[in-house]
Amino acid sequence: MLRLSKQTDYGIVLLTAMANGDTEGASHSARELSQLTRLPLPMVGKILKVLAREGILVSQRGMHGGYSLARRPEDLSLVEILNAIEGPLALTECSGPSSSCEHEENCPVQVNWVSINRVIQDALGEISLRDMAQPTLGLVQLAGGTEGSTRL
Amino acid sequence: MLRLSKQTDYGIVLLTAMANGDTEGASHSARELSQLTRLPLPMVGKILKVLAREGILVSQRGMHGGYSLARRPEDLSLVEILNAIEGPLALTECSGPSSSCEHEENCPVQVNWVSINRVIQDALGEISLRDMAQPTLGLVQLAGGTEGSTRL
DNA sequence: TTAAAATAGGACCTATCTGGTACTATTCCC
DNA sequence: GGGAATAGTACCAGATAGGTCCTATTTTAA
Repeated sequence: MLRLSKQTDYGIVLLTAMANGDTEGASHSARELSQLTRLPLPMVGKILKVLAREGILVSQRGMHGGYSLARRPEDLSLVEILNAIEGPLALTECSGPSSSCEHEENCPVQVNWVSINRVIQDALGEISLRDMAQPTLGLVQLAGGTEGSTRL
Repeated sequence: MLRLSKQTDYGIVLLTAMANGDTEGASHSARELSQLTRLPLPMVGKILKVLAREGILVSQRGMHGGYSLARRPEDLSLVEILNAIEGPLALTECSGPSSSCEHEENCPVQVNWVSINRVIQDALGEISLRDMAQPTLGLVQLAGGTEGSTRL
């Protein structure tokens, strides 16, 4: 149904929560974020681990440990989060980085899918975590600032 | 992985094949299209049935029957095909037409997802089957013709 | 009237993916 | 050393999707 995985969905909610009311790089434990977002703790832990492994978050173990954003929210785009959690965006098998479709040589639409894929990727690349953390505002700003990169 | 279903993928390939070298509304049997696209016949049949039920194709039973496009390729957009085969585009549970997420009231990102969803929908709405049938060319044309609708 | 060719509409199975949970090891601070 | 936190991995159950097949029904042609 062309839907993001719930992990990605949750991940963005979690990152948004971290970005909001955040004194630059503050540390948040999984437990704290679970309570804040009302998402189940085990899932929160699982997702944060992935984000840390992929370099979106920095983890600190031990007592008073937790996770903090590796970069500022305005420097982190949706497409990077998406890539981290569910891998590269590929609308069709042939439009991603490593394609392996047998029909590819004589497929008339493959070239177009690559283009469409890139457009969506660029669009999501223009949206920062900061934008997502500010309801509506961020996206309205973006409307004026985007020049061509989200167009075909 | 944010991927179209294979049925949608195949469906677009099939429709593209019908649009290509087509004398306005010619009829194509499932068998013929299967041979043309080298996609397995049972799948081709299944997909064509759906497209007919959804009004994308017109079906004609009996000997010399088959399927033909209900509209001209330039009047059929990717988003319509997508809607027909895999239902309404909804990146997250809360961004589609009927949302049912319990956290919705106090979710800061819901509003933004609706916007993002609409942008992608509009972008895919700008691409016609005719565009898809012409490798590269159609999309290049589109680049100049789109004014704002694919932007946030 | 009959046979062939085609769609209509299901049922069905299987494999894969996904959401979600649990357990153990490791690290760090007190 | 003990508590609190992450790291990593294994595991399970349910949902989804890909794919096949079978039985009507319709239409045309011999």
